[in-house]
Amino acid sequence: MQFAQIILPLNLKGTFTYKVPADFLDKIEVGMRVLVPFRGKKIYTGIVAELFNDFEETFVPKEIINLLDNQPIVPQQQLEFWNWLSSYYLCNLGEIYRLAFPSSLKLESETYVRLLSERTIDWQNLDANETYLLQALEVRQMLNLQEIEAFIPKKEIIKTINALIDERYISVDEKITEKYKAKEVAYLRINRDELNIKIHLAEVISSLKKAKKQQELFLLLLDKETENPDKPVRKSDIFDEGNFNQSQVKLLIEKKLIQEYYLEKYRIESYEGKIEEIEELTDIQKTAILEINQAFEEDKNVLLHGVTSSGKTHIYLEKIEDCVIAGENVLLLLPEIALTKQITIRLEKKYGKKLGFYHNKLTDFERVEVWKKIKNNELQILIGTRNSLFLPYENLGLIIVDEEHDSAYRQRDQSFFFNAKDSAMMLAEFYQSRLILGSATPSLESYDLAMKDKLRYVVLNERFGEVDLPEFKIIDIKEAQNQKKIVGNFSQTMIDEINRQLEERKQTIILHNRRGYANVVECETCGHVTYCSNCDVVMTYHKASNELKCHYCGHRASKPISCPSCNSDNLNTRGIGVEQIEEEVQKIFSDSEVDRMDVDSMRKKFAYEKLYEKLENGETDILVGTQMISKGLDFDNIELVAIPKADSMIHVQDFRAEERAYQLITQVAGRAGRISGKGKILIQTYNPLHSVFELIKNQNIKETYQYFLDERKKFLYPPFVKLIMIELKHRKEDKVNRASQFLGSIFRKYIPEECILGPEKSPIARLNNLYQYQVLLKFPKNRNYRIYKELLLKSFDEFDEITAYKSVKKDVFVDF
DNA sequence: AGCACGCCGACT
DNA sequence: GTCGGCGTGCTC
Repeated sequence: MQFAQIILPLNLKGTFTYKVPADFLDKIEVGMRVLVPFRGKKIYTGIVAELFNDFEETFVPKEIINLLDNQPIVPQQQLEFWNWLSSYYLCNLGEIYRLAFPSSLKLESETYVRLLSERTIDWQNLDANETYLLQALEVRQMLNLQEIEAFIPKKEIIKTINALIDERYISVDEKITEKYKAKEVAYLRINRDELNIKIHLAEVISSLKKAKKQQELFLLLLDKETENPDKPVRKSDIFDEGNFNQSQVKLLIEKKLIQEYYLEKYRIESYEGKIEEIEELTDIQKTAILEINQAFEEDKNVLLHGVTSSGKTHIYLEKIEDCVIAGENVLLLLPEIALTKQITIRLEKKYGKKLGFYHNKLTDFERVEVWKKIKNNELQILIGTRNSLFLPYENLGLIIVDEEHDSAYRQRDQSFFFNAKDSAMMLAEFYQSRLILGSATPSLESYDLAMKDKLRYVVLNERFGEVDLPEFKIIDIKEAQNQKKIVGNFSQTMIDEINRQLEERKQTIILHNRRGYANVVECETCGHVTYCSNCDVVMTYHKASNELKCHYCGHRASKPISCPSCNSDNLNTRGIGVEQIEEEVQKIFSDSEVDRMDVDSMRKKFAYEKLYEKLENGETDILVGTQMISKGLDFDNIELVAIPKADSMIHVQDFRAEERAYQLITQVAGRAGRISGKGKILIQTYNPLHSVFELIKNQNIKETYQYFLDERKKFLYPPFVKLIMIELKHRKEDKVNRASQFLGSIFRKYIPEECILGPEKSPIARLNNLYQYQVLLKFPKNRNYRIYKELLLKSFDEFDEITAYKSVKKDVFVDF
């Protein structure tokens, strides 16, 4: 095994070939980390992807500098998973590696400068920056670029360093620094090396008779050690008891009677409370379990379609327990970690320290710790967001994807686009483990797979405790307007119903899925509206903070007092946001406590916790909110959900809009009447006959999904075609425009016309100062897909040959 | 991706 | 005249 293919943490195609030095020949394995030089002096941590002997020397490979692991850190299954992701989502392995690893595990060399002693410095001929740098180096012989940035402007650093190198005053080098430091905790113990307790004990104690506190402390330590010889005594625990202080400890250490030592501690506090058993299942749940077991026996994965509050969690807990008993580990994926309290609490109570969390709110060091625990097989269950797909599991037996329809699984954050739900299905395959997708409102794609028995369809169609499902009522706003039975955005019917709830001391949820106070601030005189300076998007008015915000790039501006264009103060707002609904509700139900839950109101620290408590204590009468309120709010006292402007949800230019509206409404509806079964949902609309509202009202799952599937089939959307979107971005509009035209023409050379839509401007033509164009491809879902994908790759290669378009950023969204 | 090399506009 | 802009090319 003379050579190795190495994955580098760079967004570059393919892997790189390095020579394995003789010392590592018998140690190196696929999946280990290595240090390799890349491009001059720079050093990266790479992953061994492949080892082989024969190599046609078309170039001279460099040597691996060092081996960082004694055993593979990336399991074989993960490497297979990476390869699959790379070929399926058309992204580079390097991008995946970057996303998968906490950055502390990917050491990179750092450039630093060092003072050369061979020349005496001629201070007269130096400019100010050069003088600063040399002076600094006389104090601290080595400085890295960041440290230099503190006293030399960024732009001048390179110039200064180059000048000093030319003068042979300094040299530049690369150095690897260990970033991860395990947190260490201090412990105390009797110094048994120095004294033989049995012989000297009396002597020691009497020697301390003038220092009562020290004597006491020594005896306490002795007690603790005798009582529980294997339990280390934490220094902080001694202090916590309040009797002792640092100086007594110090003196005892000086007398060599006790010792202080350090142990590595995991930064993440884990549950230390009592461990509880889970409750008994209902008959319906038991049947579902049997069905799941049957499916698993047949090597089938499961779609668990459980109506809201049917107790999907119970099923999860049961299957998790089965898996743990079998000695295998479990991954529970959640769309977001923050809003899912109850399931985590229950698991914590049952599994205590065997449970781990992994999500984007952890610090990098915390991530490394979870990583290590998984690697050492110290965790039986991991609860995490999409990134936890990449942890180095060894014996994964079960993956559960909760709320599998949730769009958080298909988000595009910093890295490439991938669908965590679909990826989880592949990961399960590589690990030969089981998979359960769970939702009250499964995605159409999953439902379709279930109907074809590619996933076993298991239904829980009854609420826990045989509680009735909520009742839906559609209110025609036009009719209410005609009869003048309307106040603002609220029909009299809705107001009456909310009042009834208030009288009965029940809580009400009002859903309005649009942030801010008003969509647009418009000048009535000249029609001027304020656009974001970075994006082609109108700015939303937020009354609470009295400013305009761009919901895409986060740009903020103060609200204009008069029109910036014609100076008229005849400004008006259009498009109702959740803040305005809250204001209205406040006015109509002036005696009640109204709260709002949206991204903006939840930004403050503990805002969520505070609101949660208010709701739990029944202080909040009416909760107004965006889609956020559909998640994790399980309170017994909520009976009414009101949706005053439901139309806004279906009038979105997106083929998933109706599906999402259905899911959102059904999910919010699930908050109502969880215990009493008297849940009621009021939906106000101008289109009471719209199919989506009809379907929601009828609550016929089969009919609903059939309708959606028919629509998708009619307009050629997933799951009937493979959808791939290519987005091109550049600072200059004409450049992206030309690039996208060119890409379109290449596609048309190889791919049938009917599969190609565009190129055209993206719905948001400019985002963060980048102009965006997109091409949409609809490929058949049969065996031909492979051929089409080949043609797509060929087209990309041809496109990439044009160097002028290299600066155009190309993003590929497969199954977006 | 990042980093160096190389050719054109706004400044001492 | 230079400095620094970013277009282009390359990395085992």
